[in-house]
Amino acid sequence: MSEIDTLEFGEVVKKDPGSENSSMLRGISILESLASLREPASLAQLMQITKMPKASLHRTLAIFEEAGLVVREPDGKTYAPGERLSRLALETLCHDSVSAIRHGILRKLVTDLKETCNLAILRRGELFYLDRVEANWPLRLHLPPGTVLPPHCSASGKLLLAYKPKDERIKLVDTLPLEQFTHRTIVDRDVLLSELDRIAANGYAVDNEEYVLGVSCVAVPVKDQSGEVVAAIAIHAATARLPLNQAMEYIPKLLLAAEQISATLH
Amino acid sequence: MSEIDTLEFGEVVKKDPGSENSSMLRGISILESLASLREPASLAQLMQITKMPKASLHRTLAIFEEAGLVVREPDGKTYAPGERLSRLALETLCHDSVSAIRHGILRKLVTDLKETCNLAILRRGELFYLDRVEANWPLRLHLPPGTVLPPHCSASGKLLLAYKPKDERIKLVDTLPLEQFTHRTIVDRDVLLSELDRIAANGYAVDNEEYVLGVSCVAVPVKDQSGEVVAAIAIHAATARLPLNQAMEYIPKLLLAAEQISATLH
DNA sequence: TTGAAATGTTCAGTTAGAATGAACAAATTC
DNA sequence: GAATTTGTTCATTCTAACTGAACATTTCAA
Repeated sequence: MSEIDTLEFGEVVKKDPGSENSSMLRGISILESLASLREPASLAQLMQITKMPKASLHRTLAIFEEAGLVVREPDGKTYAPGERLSRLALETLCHDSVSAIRHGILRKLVTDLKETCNLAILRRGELFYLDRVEANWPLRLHLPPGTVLPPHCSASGKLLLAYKPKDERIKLVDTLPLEQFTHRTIVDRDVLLSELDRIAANGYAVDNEEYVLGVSCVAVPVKDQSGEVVAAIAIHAATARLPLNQAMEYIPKLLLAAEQISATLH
Repeated sequence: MSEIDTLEFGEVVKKDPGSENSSMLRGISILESLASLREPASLAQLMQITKMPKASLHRTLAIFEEAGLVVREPDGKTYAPGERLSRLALETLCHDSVSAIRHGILRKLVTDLKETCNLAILRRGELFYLDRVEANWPLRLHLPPGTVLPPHCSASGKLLLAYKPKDERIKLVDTLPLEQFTHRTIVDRDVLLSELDRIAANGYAVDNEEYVLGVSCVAVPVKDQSGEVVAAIAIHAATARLPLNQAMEYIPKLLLAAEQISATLH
């Protein structure tokens, strides 16, 4: 069957490993530098922070100034965020209704369970953290929203894989490097596949110190209105404080929160 | 003389009449469109708003998504502002030169009223303090800019909730833990909702020792150019020094300051 | 189920606009 | 007033953005 051959060699391409290059992103990073400094910045300062050549910076700032995104201070030399940027800022913060509600649901869950919870999706074969609410324990795993993790070593990742149609699931798994993080990480393709079968049957997934020793995790599916699994809610904690079997008692509450989040997905 | 002649005919130069062309500005305008909508936007919607060709939009959004500036909803189709944009937004609003004007307005208010005043917005369903000017009383509540508080126990928080559209307001309230801080804290969902109705009708909100015993607070709305409530100004003081009924006499002055801050958003 | 319409994704040839070294100008310091 | 630092302009090169059009996918009605 030629299709299979073709698939086998279907390049994973992955053309841009770390391509942080793009005029737009450079522009944004200038704005970020400007904002992160709390006071107006000179060209020279910006050169240091952004590592961009003087001329490029100068031109870009001129465009931004023309557009009202940045203003020059009366001294004519230092730049600060302009009115247009601050309006964008305000609107961004004020119009977060959907994410606010989801965040609230997570927050409520965390208030109830006293452990960190998060919401993640599968994006291009990686686990992507959409949102996260931390519990007030001193020992924390630092995984802010936007973080990506390999799916094979996290409860959410395995869960989301498990709910893919079988053929797609197998293809996905076969593209995963299955890197070993702890002695418990599943690094064998077939072991992982049968774990996924089990997860799909149970309706929840567990990470038993497979990514970080001492941290375990339980995840449940979030479905959209058509019933398809599109995201995962997970709770995680130091195993010493919250043993896995105890964490699993929280599953009903996790499912309830998942239900509520489903309702936010139109 | 010849120089003058030359100048006289020196073309009005103005090389770029309406040149809003620059990849960077286009990129920014996509972000602006995203932020101005209050719900995640589809490609088609963004095409309408930005008038950009589909392919360009698509590519740009892909770059932004990769960079964390925008995220796709779990549906995989609609886009929303991402974590990185939200951070840029916060830092922009906290930048000295952006906050300078409104800080001045607050300062004048404090000089006039002799009580601490602050400016806050709702972010992710939590009350976020943007700015604050302290009055010179020894007894102070320590709430520096950047602090977040639960909205249900503060005048500003309740006010901002009250001005949300009713359905969203209800959903938000339902995610709030409604933690009890004093015996006056509103911990009942329905009581809170009717309080919010009352606030929306009155145009101001009151915190009658609901967060800290002995401290009360009055808040009024700050509107943006489109008339939408985006922030709140509040005054607060020890009840012993400034009884609530007396604090409420300051409302006209608070409203005046709110008006002035609104004007800076136009 | 099928076909039509709408929406999302990819491709590739073209070109506009970005990058930047280097010269120039202005300000600041000594 | 020379030296140094900082800001501005220019001209060349070439990259990365643009976009029409093909392709893929989803949605919906019949």
